[in-house]
Amino acid sequence: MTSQEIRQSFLDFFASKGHKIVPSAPMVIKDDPTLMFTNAGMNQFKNIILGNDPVKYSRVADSQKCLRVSGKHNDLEEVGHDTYHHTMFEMLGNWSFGDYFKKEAIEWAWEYLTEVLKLDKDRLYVTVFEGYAPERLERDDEAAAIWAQFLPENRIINGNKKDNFWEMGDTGPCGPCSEIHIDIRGNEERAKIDGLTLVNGSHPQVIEIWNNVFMQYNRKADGSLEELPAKVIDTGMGFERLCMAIQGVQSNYDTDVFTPVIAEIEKVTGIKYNPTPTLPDGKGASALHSLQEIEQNAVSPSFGGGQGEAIAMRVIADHIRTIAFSITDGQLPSNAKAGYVIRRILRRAVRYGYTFLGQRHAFMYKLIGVLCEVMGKAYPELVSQKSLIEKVIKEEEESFLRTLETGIKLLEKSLPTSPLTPLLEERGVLSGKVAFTLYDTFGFPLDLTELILRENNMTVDIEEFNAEMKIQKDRARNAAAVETGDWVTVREGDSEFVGYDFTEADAEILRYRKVKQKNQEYYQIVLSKTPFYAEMGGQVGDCGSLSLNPSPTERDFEEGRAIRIIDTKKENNLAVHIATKLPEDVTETFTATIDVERRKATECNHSATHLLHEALREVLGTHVEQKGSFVSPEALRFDFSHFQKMTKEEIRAVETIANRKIRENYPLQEKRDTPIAEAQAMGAMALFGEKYGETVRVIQFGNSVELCGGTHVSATGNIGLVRITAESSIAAGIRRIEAITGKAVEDLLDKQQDTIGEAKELLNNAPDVLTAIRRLSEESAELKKQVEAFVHEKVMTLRDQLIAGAKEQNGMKVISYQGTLTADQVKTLAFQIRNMQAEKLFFVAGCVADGKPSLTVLLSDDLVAGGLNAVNIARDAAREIQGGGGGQPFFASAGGKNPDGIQKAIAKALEVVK
RNA sequence: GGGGGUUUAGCUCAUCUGGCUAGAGCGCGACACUGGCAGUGUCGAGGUGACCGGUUCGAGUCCGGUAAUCUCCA
Repeated sequence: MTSQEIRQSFLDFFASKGHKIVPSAPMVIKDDPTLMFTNAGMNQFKNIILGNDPVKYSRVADSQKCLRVSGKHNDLEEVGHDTYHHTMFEMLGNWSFGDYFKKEAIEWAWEYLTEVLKLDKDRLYVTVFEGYAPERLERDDEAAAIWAQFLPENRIINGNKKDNFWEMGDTGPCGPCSEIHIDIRGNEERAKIDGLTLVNGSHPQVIEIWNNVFMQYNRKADGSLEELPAKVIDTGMGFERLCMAIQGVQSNYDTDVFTPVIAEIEKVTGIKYNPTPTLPDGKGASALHSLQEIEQNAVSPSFGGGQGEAIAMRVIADHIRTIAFSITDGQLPSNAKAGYVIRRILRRAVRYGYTFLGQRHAFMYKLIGVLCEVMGKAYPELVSQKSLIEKVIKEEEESFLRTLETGIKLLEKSLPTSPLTPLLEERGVLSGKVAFTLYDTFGFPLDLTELILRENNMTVDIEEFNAEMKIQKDRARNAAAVETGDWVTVREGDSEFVGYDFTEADAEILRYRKVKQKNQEYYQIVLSKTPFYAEMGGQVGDCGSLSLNPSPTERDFEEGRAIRIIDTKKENNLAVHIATKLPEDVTETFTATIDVERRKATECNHSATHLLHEALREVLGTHVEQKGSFVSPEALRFDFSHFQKMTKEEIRAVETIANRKIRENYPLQEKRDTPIAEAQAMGAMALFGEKYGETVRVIQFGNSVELCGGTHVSATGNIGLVRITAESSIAAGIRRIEAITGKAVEDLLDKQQDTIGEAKELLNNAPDVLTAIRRLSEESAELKKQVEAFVHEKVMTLRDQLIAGAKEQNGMKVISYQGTLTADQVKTLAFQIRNMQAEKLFFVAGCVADGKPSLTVLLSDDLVAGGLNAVNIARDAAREIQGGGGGQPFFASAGGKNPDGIQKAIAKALEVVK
């Protein structure tokens, strides 16, 4: 069976058991603070499991794209070193929400594996939860009994809490689980070692393929468990591993999911993929873990057939999928959060290519073509965004290669190979602090530092490095610590959003909880009915108040009859109102009112975003697709795919079109609960990387049709005017425009008008302001030059006069000057004199500029050699002007507060030569 | 969200603890040598030292703030 057929057979099987087949959710998660990426098939059903969303279908199955690269599930460092871990993988899963439970789940799993896929029953093992005494949890005998119908007792293995008790997080639904493992070793090896002893033993050919989770408890913040009212079945089967088992190969990378990609890597690098090289000491490749071990064991240092190459190729084949799919899901590599995780994955791949495949130039982008051939059919978005993906990856690769280059330079500078270092052992060890700085500040990976050091017969102080890393981690952890209390339920019920139609509503508090973050403390409140729009789709959340009176006074706020809502956020699809305190009596009925001005300004910006989007496509072409947006009351930001800087003319054209549409005053046509197919037939632009329900909300202004959950003006005329204020690049192939609307444009125009008006006035109402300014600026430059020349000439004349008038005293040429030159001019004068008179020169000058006295002393080098010191002379003399100073032995200056003492000061300085 | 770094000529970067009016290489311009190109030499132009404020006799250098950007941690 091909991988394509296997995927389909799973979906067909569960469809035949009454399951609704749903599409994969995007990998990048946007409204859950606890999770950046989809890391399990259940993520998209989290809200149903938590009870925030109603159950639409009680039986569901799908194939879900998942990413495991951060947080609790982090397989990143394993990927490539073995044959079965991945950063991105597909998870086949079936669910029951309060419908069937353990019996059907287990029976169907067995039926699918043994009857549909016809896997060898003798090769299957299952695990069940053994119980956990401290929490008084008993062994899952129920599951074991059902399994016993199919397998002999000795192949039903007890598993501990770590392996067989599944929890979503510190709190929330959880329960025992039961895993199915398969032994795909050859018969000969199976005869030698019983597969039973290898289960859960990290053997590459005795692996878990399917986990069945039986969610039956809810864990509360105090750690206690309570029984869930509606029990849930949540299963996940690793698609790539399943393909390996069925296609009879020994590695995920030998399945048709990966072979074409690996073949392309061979072509690009000119190196053959050899998954099982023979090591000099006969050790298996899988025994090696760190880059260091691999490097040391490399069969040939010149890329001749070491297992490092095979690992590198697997790393690259795996990571390229992750990066490409993240980009189609709208997550570009960046320097923070989810984008940073993607960047790190890309860099890991580049690093392996650099070290083991000798790739010194960008090469990964060349693999996108073949990836499109392999997966483009199941995921068409990959093909439609091909050139963007390539461009982004190439740019990232090149930027990282530059980082590596500077890192290598820096490292070479800090090598303690200097013969001056007294101890030999100190010369051989690079301080962990230096290695950490390279890593932390310049992004230079530790293993590359080690590699380069090894070439110089040196090592790194790893303990010191780790200590520095720990400090860094602790700091971040403390800063990010959030304490979340349990929800306090005031009354049962569902929350209803009425903000599309109303700006205020009568509301009761359903539940609330306290959240502590650093020194801040605030409350999250869920209301029965709310006009507050919760931050989503780039539109900021509403502010407002919750009050007993419809129009609360300041006293109401002070005395707890009203509270301010400072923000509204969406958490797990639930609108959460944020307030710094709770109302006095939480059981009352309140009037929930939003800040209408703020909302209206936001709506102008949001609707304008749609008009700009349409105008951009008209002006630049239909390759323009939304890549992100941010809408606040003050301004809007819109990111879109486009490959070059927009010209002034293009920006103006976009504004012109958008403003025309504003004047044409298209009314808002809003269609809620439109089936997605119908919306697409209307020409609505759906975005990849967005999760849409089966019915969507369509927002239409004239020809602009978008799927959108945000709030909008009732007709485009309300926007008033839109003006683009900035255009910039945010990543390869992605540009950003920023714009303002309505009153903000008016304010801007007023300001500009005033500025021009004032400028005109200053120019005596010159008819052509620009010409006047240009001429003025030219004149000013010319005058500046002239003044400089003039001053210079004056200084020269002064120089000549002073030299001519120099007095011979004690064998020195003594020159003194008193005047009104500025500090800079005196300095020039002094150095000019020195240029003419380099010997036996004693120069002292006292000036008063801007009412401040200053003193300058300059001595020729021979006098300095003879024991005179300008600093001392200047300091002594400066007492007369109540000041102090300093400089160097041959040139010193001083300043003070008493201009009247300047003459005395000069005299004082001259005493030295007497 | 929290740390660290960077920002100096068109580009890449120097300028040790504040002090001889900011330098180099590449690039650019002119001229010279050469039959042409390549090349070599000489001379030259080019800088609000990111921005704002402070300390100081004196700040690119020290302190505070802002911005952009890189990087690590979460």
